Amino acid sequence: MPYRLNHSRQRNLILAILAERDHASARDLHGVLAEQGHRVSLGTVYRNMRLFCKMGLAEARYFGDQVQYDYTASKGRHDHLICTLCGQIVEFDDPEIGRLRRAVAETHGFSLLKEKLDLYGLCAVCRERKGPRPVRQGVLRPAALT
Amino acid sequence: MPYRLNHSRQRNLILAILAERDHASARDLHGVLAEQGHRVSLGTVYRNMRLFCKMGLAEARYFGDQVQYDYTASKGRHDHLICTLCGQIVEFDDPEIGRLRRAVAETHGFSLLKEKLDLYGLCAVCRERKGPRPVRQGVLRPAALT
DNA sequence: CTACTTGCAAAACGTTTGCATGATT
DNA sequence: AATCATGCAAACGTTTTGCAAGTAG
Repeated sequence: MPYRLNHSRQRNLILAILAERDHASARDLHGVLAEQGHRVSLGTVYRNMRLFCKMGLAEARYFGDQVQYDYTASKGRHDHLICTLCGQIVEFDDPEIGRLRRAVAETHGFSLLKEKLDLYGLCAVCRERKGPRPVRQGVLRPAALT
Repeated sequence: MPYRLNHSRQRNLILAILAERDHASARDLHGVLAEQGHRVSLGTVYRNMRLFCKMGLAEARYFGDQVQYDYTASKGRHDHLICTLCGQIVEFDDPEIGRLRRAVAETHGFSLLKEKLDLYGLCAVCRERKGPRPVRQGVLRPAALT
């Protein structure tokens, strides 16, 4: 069942925003589109993101309790450092950690398919202020970290 | 606001199962309770799990796309190796990985609050069989890994 | 007696889906 | 013309919540 992926106004818009923002939930995308005056239904956002993931353009990840799509088209594998206050996400890749992970998997007889390392904490800015300076809220439900 | 945590039939039952099973979703817990002939409402399970998490007895984690509670009362911090076919979960702790993680966080000016490393793959048994031998299904939605 | 718990059913939330319509090739 | 994409609203599964009744301390 060969599948032909067409172009479409909404599809291009979504990709453009994704490329800029790097990480975004379906709601985020839908919101940005709305702000820009583009009407794209939420369902379409979800459908397209699922397609993009299937094609390797993006990856779905659970940050806290909501799915965020990570635009991977131009990036290699990497992990995340997430500020629990402002929601900032920093990507990093430590080859040494990667090696150790593979070793652990092997030790336990697993063949690795996917790895996910998320570090949660306070970024320098938020810690400095000692108070919340939420840039983007709702990243984590209370239950997720408490 | 000091909070007094009481004993209750349902609360003890949930804890007992959790201690045995180590990892379980709210639904799992509710199901096991039902099998044992104990009527505990799903809402109560959720409410209690939230409390347990808040008290450090358990931890909520997203395995694939569903929340599983990890009973941590008697365990130190650890990571997970998850078989995407049978759902088996192996816990491990590699101090070296832990050290490197802390180093990465520091490099980026983050103060670490919580770390989460999940490795997904095929366990030895499932790989051997080269076919699914699902012990517990529905662990991952197609979208989660594809 | 007061504070904490429960069951129940309703509501909220994020995500998926069916279907008729519209766009792309 | 055939296939693919969209909007909309309904459907779904999971988690939360309001409330009245019950239980522990």
